Amino acid sequence: MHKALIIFYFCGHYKKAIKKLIMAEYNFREIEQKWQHNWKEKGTFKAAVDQKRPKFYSLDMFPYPSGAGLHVGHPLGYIASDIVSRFKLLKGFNVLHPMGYDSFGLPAEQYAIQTGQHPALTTEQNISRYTEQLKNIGFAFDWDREVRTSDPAYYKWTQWIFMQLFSSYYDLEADKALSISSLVARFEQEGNGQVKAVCDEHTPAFTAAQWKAFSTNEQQQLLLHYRLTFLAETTVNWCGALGTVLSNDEVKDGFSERGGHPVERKKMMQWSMRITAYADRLLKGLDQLAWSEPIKEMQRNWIGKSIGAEVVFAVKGSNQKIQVFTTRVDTIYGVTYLALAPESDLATELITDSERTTAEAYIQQAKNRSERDRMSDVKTISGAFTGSYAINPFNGEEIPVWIADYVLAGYGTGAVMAVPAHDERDYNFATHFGLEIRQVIEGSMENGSFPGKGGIVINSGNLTGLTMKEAMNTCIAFLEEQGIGRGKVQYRMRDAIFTRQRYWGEPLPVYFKDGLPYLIEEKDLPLVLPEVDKYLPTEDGAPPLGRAKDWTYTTETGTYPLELSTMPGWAGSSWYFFRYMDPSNTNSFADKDKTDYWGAVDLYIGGSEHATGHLLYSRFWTKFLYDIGAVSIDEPFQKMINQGMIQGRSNFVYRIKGSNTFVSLGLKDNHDTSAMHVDVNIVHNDQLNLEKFKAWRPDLANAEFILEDGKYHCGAEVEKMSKSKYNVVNPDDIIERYGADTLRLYEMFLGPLEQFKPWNTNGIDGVYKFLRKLWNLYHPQNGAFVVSDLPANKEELKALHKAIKKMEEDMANFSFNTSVSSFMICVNELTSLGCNKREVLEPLAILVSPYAPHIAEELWALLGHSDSITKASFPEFQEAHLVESNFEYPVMINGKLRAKLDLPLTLTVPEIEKAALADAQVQKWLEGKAPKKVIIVPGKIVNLVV
RNA sequence: GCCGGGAUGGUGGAAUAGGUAGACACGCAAGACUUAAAAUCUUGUGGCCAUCUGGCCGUGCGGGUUCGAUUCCCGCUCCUGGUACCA
Repeated sequence: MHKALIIFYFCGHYKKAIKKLIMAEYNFREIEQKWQHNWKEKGTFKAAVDQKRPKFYSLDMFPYPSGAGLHVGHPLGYIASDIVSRFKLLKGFNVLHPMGYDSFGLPAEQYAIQTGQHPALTTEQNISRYTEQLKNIGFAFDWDREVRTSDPAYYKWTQWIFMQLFSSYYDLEADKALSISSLVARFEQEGNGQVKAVCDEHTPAFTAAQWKAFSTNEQQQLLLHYRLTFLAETTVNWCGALGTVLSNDEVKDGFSERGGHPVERKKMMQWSMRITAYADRLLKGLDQLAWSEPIKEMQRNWIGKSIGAEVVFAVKGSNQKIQVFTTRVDTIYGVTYLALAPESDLATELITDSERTTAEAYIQQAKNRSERDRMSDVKTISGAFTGSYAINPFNGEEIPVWIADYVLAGYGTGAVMAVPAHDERDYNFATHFGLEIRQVIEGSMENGSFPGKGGIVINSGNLTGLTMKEAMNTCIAFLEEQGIGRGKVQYRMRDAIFTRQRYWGEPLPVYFKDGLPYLIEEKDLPLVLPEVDKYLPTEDGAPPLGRAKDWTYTTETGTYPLELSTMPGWAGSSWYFFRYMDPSNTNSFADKDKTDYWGAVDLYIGGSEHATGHLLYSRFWTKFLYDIGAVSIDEPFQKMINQGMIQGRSNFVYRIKGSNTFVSLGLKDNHDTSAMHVDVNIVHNDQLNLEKFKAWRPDLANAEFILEDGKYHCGAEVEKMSKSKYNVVNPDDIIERYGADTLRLYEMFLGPLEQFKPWNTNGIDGVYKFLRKLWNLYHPQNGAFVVSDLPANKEELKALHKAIKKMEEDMANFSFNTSVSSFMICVNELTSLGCNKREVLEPLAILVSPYAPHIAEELWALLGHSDSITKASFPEFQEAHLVESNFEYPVMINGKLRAKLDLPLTLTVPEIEKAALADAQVQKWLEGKAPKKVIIVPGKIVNLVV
């Protein structure tokens, strides 16, 4: 080509020559721009309700628009969902495939604190960058449906949902959320004695008369015990450096997930969401979801349901009672001590004078140890005796009460009945302090404690001889009869804290009157985030909204202060999938007709790191919206795929210490070198581009090299993608060099979607070559487009239909990488067959269009179609083209492949056997002996045993 | 500790209702074209042995079931994700 170019250049015809070359070659730049423009102009991916077609809702977890821009890992999931969406379009589905931004969040606010720039501004800039990057990849998104959680038109409805939660309580009889007004009506009728509702632990009982006699303030105070979102004093994770409260899943090992600042436990007045009311439904709902088992398991563990019993122990010589939760009430006769959490008030109260010095010192020591220390130091056993004794209600025995830091204040009742014989921790504790170990389940104690869940109860009064289940039922019946306990279900999951002391979030639609919270009126939504002079807490420690002027709300009775905290990051993302269905509605969060039509998300793709946060909160809000009749589904995401993270692959160069000379990887051990990260963008196939390296930094301009075979080989390591490791790869660079279609194909070709894998561009040339081969199939003669209308022959149709079959199977399994190979095989075969028949090339273009949409559209247009290829139908697979008449049987003798035999598939087993035994190779191996055993699987294998 | 997922050539990976291990691609090597390089094309490429026909070994390690095991079972090792004293 280049030679031709040079000749034309000298002839003065170079302009014409260049034009001809461009026409002839696969020019991805021109093609991709053309079609991206065309899709936008024609609104190709605009979705609308259409009752005549089946719907398919394909959703990606929307990104937080960070300042670093989109890196090569982001599009992985988007490409996969885009392929599925385009495939479903070809299959005749009405596809909803939207994209938007989770645009409230900490980084923009931290940046605002540092620079004084309004977070809205930086967020806007970041979104523009993301949008541009995404558009360059050619996704089939309906951009008209874009949502942004920080847009007042959007968060108006986040606030609205909050108001519905505030106005609801969870009724256990109806097993759903009901309105607070219906609860008030019941209180007026009969008090709360008969009301079975999810409420705070210490909710007092009252009669209808008492209720009516309460002041408004008292009534409001009581209702907070029932509301699904409520204000209460809670122990929270307080991060001083960030100046805010964090949820459990935002804290990692005692440090904030974002920023890595230390986090402490602190009691504060906070808004919470009563997600525990939905614990059981969240658990049960998992069964019907097509999610990966590990993710479901993570949610189950997070919810942490334990079925057991609550037992009340009296304290000897005192009115105090100790309440414990146990899952093994059947082992009650094996209890030899009780253990209390050091934080519990009861522990302090039960200390007797004789033990005061040691016990109080222990409590102090336990409190001083950070949560982190206590967690990491599992091996050390510590505790202190209170001096008090409790009475076992089953046998009246006196048992010592201890304080132990293995008991957590935050779970159950903060008190444990210890059964050393059948619980490992209790066993270790009892052994350490010389406490009694009493076996009550049949079995051997040789290896220490054992749970003995299948064994028979022994040494246990009237429980002796029963199974675990029988004993438990007997115990619970006794406890309930005596009024000293009951069967109880305990959850590990806590209510979710719903406030952050930050600026860049949704304001809560709440004002305070006499210190009690009230909702603002619906007509005043959205409550727009006010302007502030600084994004920092006020002088007296109030959240940034405390700086706003006139942050008040006026009603008929007066003007009141508004809530200063804002909602957490997960608020806006807990319902965005509904907003996409009707993004510009101003009368409701989404029209019911539309949410009914689009229903649940049919395919949700995103990272597994959201397993216990976003995915749980979204399910919770969806169930709530279902309860109040706002939507008709109670599970938002039917099918979910978790794509693996793309890790960075760093490259290294080796500098001889104290010099500016760099040694190639294979020779570095001959010198005293130190490794240095080098920008992966100036390395190709692990070979360093020396010129670019010299230009990379001023101090490297004079760098010298010791090469291997004239090349500099770099070292490599897999690490997280990060700026400081110079291993961040932007999709932009790849698109610039190879085009979006190559990027899309390559990200899929890299390996299974769900697998974690390092990014490398080592194989990218292969898929780029594939696209050029594909293009050349349609341009066989000197780059001119030529397609024949002659009928395709058998081989050509076989090559095509193999690919059709494979793609359909792969689509069902989300195995995108193997589809790319099957396209390669198909194109390779058609190339060697010299096929340019329309009958084959038309379906082929459709086949690859979900993966490489730009080139496919261009070929489709060249084939003479005026409509987008997305309006075409997926080619129908015909088995007939794959039917073979012969099969090459592998003949194995004693399990080893010894010969191959090409035989008609119509042969029967005896015929195959006859043919196999007649074969010269086979006879050589049989050495004249008759086989002992003959195994023949028609169409598969022949195996002879000698 | 507990609960998941995984380990296949120089590299990414393919093949599991048990049936020819290494598809497809990268890399590498040789050749063609070129003054040359790049690009392109052709051929070869798991390891060891052999002059060839070919043989032996081989899917993390050790056993087992089977005519036949990457696939199933038992026991380990290592990597990785989640979770963490949950009573």
